[in-house]
Amino acid sequence: MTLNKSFQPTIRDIAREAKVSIATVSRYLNMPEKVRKETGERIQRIIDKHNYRCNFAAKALATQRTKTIGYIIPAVNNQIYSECARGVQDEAQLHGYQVFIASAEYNRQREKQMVENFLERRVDGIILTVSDSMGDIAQKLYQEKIPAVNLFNKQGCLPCVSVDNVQASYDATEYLIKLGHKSFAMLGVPFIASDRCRMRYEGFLRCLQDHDIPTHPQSFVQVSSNTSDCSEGIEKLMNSSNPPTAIFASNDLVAINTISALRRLGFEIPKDVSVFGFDDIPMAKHVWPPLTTVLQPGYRMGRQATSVLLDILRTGEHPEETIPSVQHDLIIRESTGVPPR
Amino acid sequence: MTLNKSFQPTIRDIAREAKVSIATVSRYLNMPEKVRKETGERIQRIIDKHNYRCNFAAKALATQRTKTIGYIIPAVNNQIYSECARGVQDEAQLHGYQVFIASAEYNRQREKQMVENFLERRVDGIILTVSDSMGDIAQKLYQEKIPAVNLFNKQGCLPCVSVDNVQASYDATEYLIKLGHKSFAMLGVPFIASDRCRMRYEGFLRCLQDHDIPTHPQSFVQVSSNTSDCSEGIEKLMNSSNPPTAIFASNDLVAINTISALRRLGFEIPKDVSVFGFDDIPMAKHVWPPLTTVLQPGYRMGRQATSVLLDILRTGEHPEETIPSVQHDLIIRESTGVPPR
DNA sequence: TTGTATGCGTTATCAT
DNA sequence: ATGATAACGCATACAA
Repeated sequence: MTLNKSFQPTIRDIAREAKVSIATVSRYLNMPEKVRKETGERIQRIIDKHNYRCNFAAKALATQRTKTIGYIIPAVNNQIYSECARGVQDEAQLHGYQVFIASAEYNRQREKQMVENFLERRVDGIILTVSDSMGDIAQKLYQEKIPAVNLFNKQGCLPCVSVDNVQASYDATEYLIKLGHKSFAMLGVPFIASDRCRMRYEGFLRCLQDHDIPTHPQSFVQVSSNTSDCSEGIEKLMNSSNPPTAIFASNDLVAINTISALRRLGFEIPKDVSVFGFDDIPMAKHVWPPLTTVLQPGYRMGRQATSVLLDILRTGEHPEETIPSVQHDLIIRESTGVPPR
Repeated sequence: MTLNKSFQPTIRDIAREAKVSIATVSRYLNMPEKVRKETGERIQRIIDKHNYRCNFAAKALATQRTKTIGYIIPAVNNQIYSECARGVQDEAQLHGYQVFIASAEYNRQREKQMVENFLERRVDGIILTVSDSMGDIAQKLYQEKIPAVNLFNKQGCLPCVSVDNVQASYDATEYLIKLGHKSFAMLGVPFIASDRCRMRYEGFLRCLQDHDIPTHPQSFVQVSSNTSDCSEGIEKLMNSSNPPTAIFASNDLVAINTISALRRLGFEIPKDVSVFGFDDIPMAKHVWPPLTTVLQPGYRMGRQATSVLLDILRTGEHPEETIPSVQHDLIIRESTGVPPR
């Protein structure tokens, strides 16, 4: 069957058939109370009959507003971001906004491209969770006065909703130290792909230093950001002269892959090696052993970031005060324990 | 800082400053070879200088095309759909299309609302993975001649990219039967929320009947579709007069939650109960025990569905022949085994 | 309460 | 190679 034309009636068609002007139809659509009840009913009948739908592009052009917000996430397949996306969607919808979700797959080029795309589409505001450690994107948006907020990590002058990444990592590391561990490693994605990872490494290092635990260059093992695969990295690490008894992973996905890799190499968790994650994605409690991790309340953070953005859209200005950090929590499960003696 | 105005230059501003007509600017933007090189360079300089960006709404209004496709998924937090979304995005981008992803969270009301929203936005085509067991949505799109394809399960007359859900479930069930199981149950979301689940139940039932295994009303246990939580359901099931030794779950998320619930109740997997999943999400191999499941190649399916849709957009007609089912596979891991004696 | 007319930022069809 | 101008579908200020 051919379907090339798909005729869509316009406001003009409706007006003609209802024997009113297009202004009246428009008025009925946007301020029904301003049109006589009887007239409105007549219009509505025609609308239903022809399945009329307002043309978004025309409306956006006329009103100069799209009622749309753009949301850039690092990866669709990481549950922490989908949790968050749910929050964003729910809060946005509550206020009549639509959300355009785009996944950059940890690629800085794509991030820029998607921001550019959002701007062409004239989204009313943008929520950003990007790598972009230099903060170019954030700065550009700020300069061009595009309403935007950061989520999960702050960049430049944008308002930001996130946990204190440094402190959270510090806390996690300290927990491992108190268990008696003396040899550590952190696994994470390249800093250039995730500034969150850099901050978490900072907290990790700072804590070790505060406890006079020597750090060495190999203490950070880089994994590929898109696959989270870390078999080779882990193998090299565990065969080194000073293999760690505790591993801090930059997020749960990395942690889960780390555990799998370790077990393939014959290590038992947590008897031989403890593994600490970050995020507390829904899946964390289902893997084996259940993952000890840092909780970030993704859904709530998504809602809050959206709420902050909508405030900016409403008031036309950035919030006066910086937003306090979101509360993080250590969720202790079974992937961590005392070190082997 | 206030940011209420954010002035965006138009094609007119560029034209004036470049001392050419807006037609020339437009031409340069869309068919650069049709404008003198020197003029083009001058225009480009002005564009860069002012950060000009084409107004999407205006362009869409003038061209009557949005270069956008809408994609409705049942839930963002299920990795099978995010895998798939990646495929859709990649294929779409390859051909200059953008993707609007919307998650309906297993809610029929929201599904309709999001389709309506897509239509207002005049997306060029729609990819649908919806519950809507009656197929209203699919039928409506078909009638209104909106280019659309189904993904994961067929509805109405739309072309569809999916595995053979009935056959795949049949195969999985048969595998369990051959292991020696005699008492079965299936866990799934309400049929009204997922037609895929209904089809999988059909394959499950048909296989049992073919092997003369009695089925009873309790053989289907319904779990809440949004949380996948099934503690109560499992508890009731295992305390019944004829507790199953094998459980077929309608998807991996349900399977993983089922396993957790069973273990909380003291059952060992697969020693006491075997659990079979559906999807083979990336997480399936990391849970404990690693999940036996039916593989659906999500990423490839996403690409294929998009490719089919783009073909329709290009040719203006639905494909002549029905698309052959995508190959499924049984991935045997450790959550299934012989029944206890 | 309703209608008329203008503008929103592009593309596209003519001219030149 | 470039310019003038009419759509595109809606909102809105102003008139009636």
